[in-house]
Amino acid sequence: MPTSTVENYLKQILVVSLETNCPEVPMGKVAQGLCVTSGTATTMIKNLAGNGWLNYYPRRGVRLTRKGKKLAMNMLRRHRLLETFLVETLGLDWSEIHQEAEELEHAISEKVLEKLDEFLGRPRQDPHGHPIPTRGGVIRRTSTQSLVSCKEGSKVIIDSIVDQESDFLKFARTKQLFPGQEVRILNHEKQADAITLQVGREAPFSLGSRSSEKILVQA
Amino acid sequence: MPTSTVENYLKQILVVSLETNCPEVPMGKVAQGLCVTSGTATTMIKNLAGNGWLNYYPRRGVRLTRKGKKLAMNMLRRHRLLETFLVETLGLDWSEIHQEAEELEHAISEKVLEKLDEFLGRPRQDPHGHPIPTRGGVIRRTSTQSLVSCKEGSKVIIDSIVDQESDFLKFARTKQLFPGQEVRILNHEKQADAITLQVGREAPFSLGSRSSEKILVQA
DNA sequence: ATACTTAGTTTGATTAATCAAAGTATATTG
DNA sequence: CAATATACTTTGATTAATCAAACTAAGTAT
Repeated sequence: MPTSTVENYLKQILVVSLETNCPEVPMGKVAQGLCVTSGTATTMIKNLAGNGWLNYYPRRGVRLTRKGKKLAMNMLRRHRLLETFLVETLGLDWSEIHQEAEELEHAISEKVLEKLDEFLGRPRQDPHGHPIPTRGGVIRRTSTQSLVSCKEGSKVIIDSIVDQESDFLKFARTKQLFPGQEVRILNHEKQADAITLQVGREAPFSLGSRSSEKILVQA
Repeated sequence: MPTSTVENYLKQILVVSLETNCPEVPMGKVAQGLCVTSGTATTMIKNLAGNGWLNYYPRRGVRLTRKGKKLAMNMLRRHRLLETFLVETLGLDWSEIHQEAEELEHAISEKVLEKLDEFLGRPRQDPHGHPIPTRGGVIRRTSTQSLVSCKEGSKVIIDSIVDQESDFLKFARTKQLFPGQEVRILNHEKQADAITLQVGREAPFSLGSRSSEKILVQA
């Protein structure tokens, strides 16, 4: 049985590789994402490589093996199903569910997970709009276009919010930025590093590129 | 923050002290209940005593402090609420919920627990018939009378089943022995170490004292 | 190219939890 | 009461995960 530390490392690597659309993940991203020192990450990664969870290319990065990817996908499934349960069933706010799911995902058994999936009606995506991997480890390809790349005057639908930070999510909610919402881009001046948008008939407001990168959209 | 090992030790001590109706618990029960060697238990207990969770009386046993009892009660609350959730909401069989709850109880936060309690309608007892401690750590006094002490010809109501072993619980269910059931004692020969009983209009059957001790009842 | 910066690796130490095996009280029993 | 058995404690070792700090390789800039 992999420990929950192993599960965390593998999930982190998978998430980064999905986000960057590149299977090879640099050590820095691993250490940073898990809030450990780089030395700790190196030691642990060598260990994981020794157990066949991933391939390690010193000073270049890591890449999950098939076995590692399978486990990581399963962790992502757990995480996202739990987040869905916390919001849909127990009524928690989407800004506080990440940490909760982070703990529960290691404790829930496969059996309970399947019952939960059934109970929730086999949802396709979590409250942030992220796709939930199937039991077989298949995941819907997520949008690669963010608000940053939208042209002035266009109308898009929010696909997902790529940030788990409570503060950002609270802000997003007050501005009604959540999956499914239609957004109109009023202004996009590249040089100003700002994009002005409007949701429904609410007052327009602006986002810097740091923030708009986190809002994935579809035309 | 106490580790989940600390939580387990304290909960185990509380459960034994409730079962035996005696606040002092011998080391043997601790080691046995947690499936560790006696040496491990001694080391750990000294540690817990050093942190004020309990008082340790070498070669006599341990007794929870107020602080230790508070945490232990909270763990029991978590465990029993989770067991209730697993049976009532997700439809798992009561014979398989103990191990599941054993893992989840360490991962669930206070906030999620309260939401869960609310969602379940603030249940008073779990599927085994055990009382669920309140948020304040108050627990209903449980029956002290088991089937062993019942007179021939009497009729009793099952209060709870004091065993978490999957096999015994499966057996109990096939015989319809669960909380709330009315049972008639047809025969009770002390010397024979057996008690014959009937549930409803089902065929009568016998239990040895080992088993009947596990069935707590009320007149 | 030489110096500097950044990313990554090594080394040595620490903490929590555990076991096996040896040792020591206490209780039981002939 | 002495011998034995039972319950408990001590000791020495192990494993997983971590850090700080020293070190090294690779890339960047003057």
